[in-house]
Amino acid sequence: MNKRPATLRGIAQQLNVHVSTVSRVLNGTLDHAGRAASKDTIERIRALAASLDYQPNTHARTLKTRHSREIAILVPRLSDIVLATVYEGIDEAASARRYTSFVANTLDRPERQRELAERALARNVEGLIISDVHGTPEPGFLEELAERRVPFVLVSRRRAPHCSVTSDDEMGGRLAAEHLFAQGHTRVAVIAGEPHSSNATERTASFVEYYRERGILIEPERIIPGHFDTATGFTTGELLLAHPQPPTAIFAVNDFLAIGLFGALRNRGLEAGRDIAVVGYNDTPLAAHLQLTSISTSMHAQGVRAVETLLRMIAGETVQSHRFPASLVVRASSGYKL
Amino acid sequence: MNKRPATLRGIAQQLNVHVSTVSRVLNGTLDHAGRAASKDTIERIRALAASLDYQPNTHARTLKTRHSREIAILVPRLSDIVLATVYEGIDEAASARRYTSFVANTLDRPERQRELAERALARNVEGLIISDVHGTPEPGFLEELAERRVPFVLVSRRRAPHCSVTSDDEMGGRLAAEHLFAQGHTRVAVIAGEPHSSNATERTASFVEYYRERGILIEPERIIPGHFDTATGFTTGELLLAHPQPPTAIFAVNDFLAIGLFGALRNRGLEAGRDIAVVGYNDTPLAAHLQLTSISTSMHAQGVRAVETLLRMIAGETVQSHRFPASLVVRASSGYKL
DNA sequence: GAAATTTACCCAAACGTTTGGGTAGTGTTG
DNA sequence: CAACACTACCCAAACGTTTGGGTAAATTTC
Repeated sequence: MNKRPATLRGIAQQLNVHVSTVSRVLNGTLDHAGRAASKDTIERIRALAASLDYQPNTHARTLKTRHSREIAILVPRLSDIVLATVYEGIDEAASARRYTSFVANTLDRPERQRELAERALARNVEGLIISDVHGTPEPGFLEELAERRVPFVLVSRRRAPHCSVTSDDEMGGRLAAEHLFAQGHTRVAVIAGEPHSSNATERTASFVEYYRERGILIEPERIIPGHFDTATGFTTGELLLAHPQPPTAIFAVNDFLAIGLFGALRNRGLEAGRDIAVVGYNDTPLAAHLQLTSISTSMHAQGVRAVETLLRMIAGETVQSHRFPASLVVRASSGYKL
Repeated sequence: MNKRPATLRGIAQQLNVHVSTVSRVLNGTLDHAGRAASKDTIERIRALAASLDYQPNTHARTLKTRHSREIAILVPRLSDIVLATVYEGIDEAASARRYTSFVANTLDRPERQRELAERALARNVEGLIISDVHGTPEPGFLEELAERRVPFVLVSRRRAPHCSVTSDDEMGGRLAAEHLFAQGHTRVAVIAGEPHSSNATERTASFVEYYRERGILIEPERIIPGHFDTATGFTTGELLLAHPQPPTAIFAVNDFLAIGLFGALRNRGLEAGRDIAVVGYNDTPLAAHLQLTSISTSMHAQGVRAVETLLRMIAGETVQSHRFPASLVVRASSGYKL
């Protein structure tokens, strides 16, 4: 980066006009009534700016206007394909509105969440999109943010009074249950995911509830929480299958859990769809090619919507939470019928 | 965001000292010889700053110092777990050095790459980390950046004279070949990935070369390029398996391709490791649980190293490209011996 | 042709920092 | 006690914008 980039002042000097004139012209601020400059001057300014490849200095502008056009995204980890896909939606929508977004990996650790959020706020971001929401009952960081009137919207997971954009996880859990129940499965198990994550608990709860309504109680030892990764899917699978009366169907609240479970099945010479029914969640691209029945959540759309909502919130409008409907995608893995 | 945050000036006024004094004290700029302020004043300033939770305004600072402590990352897409993992390393390293990083998805499209890079540069980022490098022969954007003396380092893929941090893909391809050859496979195929991506072509080329050195020529119709996703793995697998003399082993230059291939195998009632040998690439977490033999590339470490290299480059040091060695992780999928 | 309005600008302060250069007062040296 | 060096500060300009408020000159209106 050798030479300094063009500035308003530079342009103004070369053209013998005042910097404020240049500013107004270039910002298209025709100032309530076209009192910016003469047609001719406007032309000259525009031409010079273009030829110099003038780019306004974001920092100077932010300093002055107190609008950074930046938003920050807090995510447990980006190597989770679900959040990465949500983030793609966010990035796309933000960038289309000429906002810059930055992500921070919080690793789902509250103290990192706080630290990274503060760092972002110190940068004057206009708002936050937060996906690493924890389901603890006592008030925490989110409540503090709300109190400080920092605009934020939750995505993927939700938490009581705060604005969120999610997929309807209750619906998703119900769809999974409905599907398995319809095939005659009554001895079912759930790989239930992170207990602090609303999406996992809602999926699990509504699945369990569906069965309960039909008089079938899923025993607690068949509902096993854990992380959202393949390793957990594997070990949990091992555990469930070791039961003297193993389940005939398993609902994994996340595709990665299901994939780990596939490993455990293989170890026992079992195959999903032939010897046991398996339903995953999120319908990631992998699911299709592993023949995994899954629940489709609009990940990309959630991201887009979260940005739209946040920007409206920043603009001072009142906004509401949104839940995208979930839908069932049936594939071979749940083909096994009783 | 109700009230304005604390500023240097505010602190200075409350304490009846000059703003420059506060600045020096808070920056620890003991200014060559401790001529900042008296012990007592220093204490008072520090205390007030802490109690007001003073955070320096990044934009003002950047404006003045012309150092933004920001870097931008250009990535084809973040929902690719490989790049997402590299990015985790980047984020971690950058954040540890108090740099802010932001990612942009270029979707592997050159015009987006250019646009997003320019946008980042307009924000005064100090450097770029670029992973969506294209292998076209004619000079392009990278050469232009180099000419403009913008500091940047490539990651994951490389391109001739530019500084890059990669995994040794030639080594990886060789390891895969060595492994399959040792088990007696001579009729082998390659799912070769993106032709414009150096990592794919290098993996493929050195694999082919290993066989060639041993007198075995892999026919062109058994080396099939494509994208890096499961869908491509699936269709390519279908194609390869439909051959009258299907290969006894397949090297997929990416785990996702291998997973797609698994789908094609299943469709034919085949199983990797029993009826055909399969080797993937990158050793993503999925590989372990799908029993997929793969080549481990230090994705996270690449990210970290890329940041270190970039920052040294920014500091004006001369830096060199780095290749991390690849290593073979043997699992069941390649167990099938001739 | 005087008054009112519009046009095409300019002026200056401000946003929150950083930094090279003072300077008054105190302490030390010879 | 003059010369000198510290100490502990202050001063002011600058970074590149934005924006509320001018004001001469040109044009329109009556």
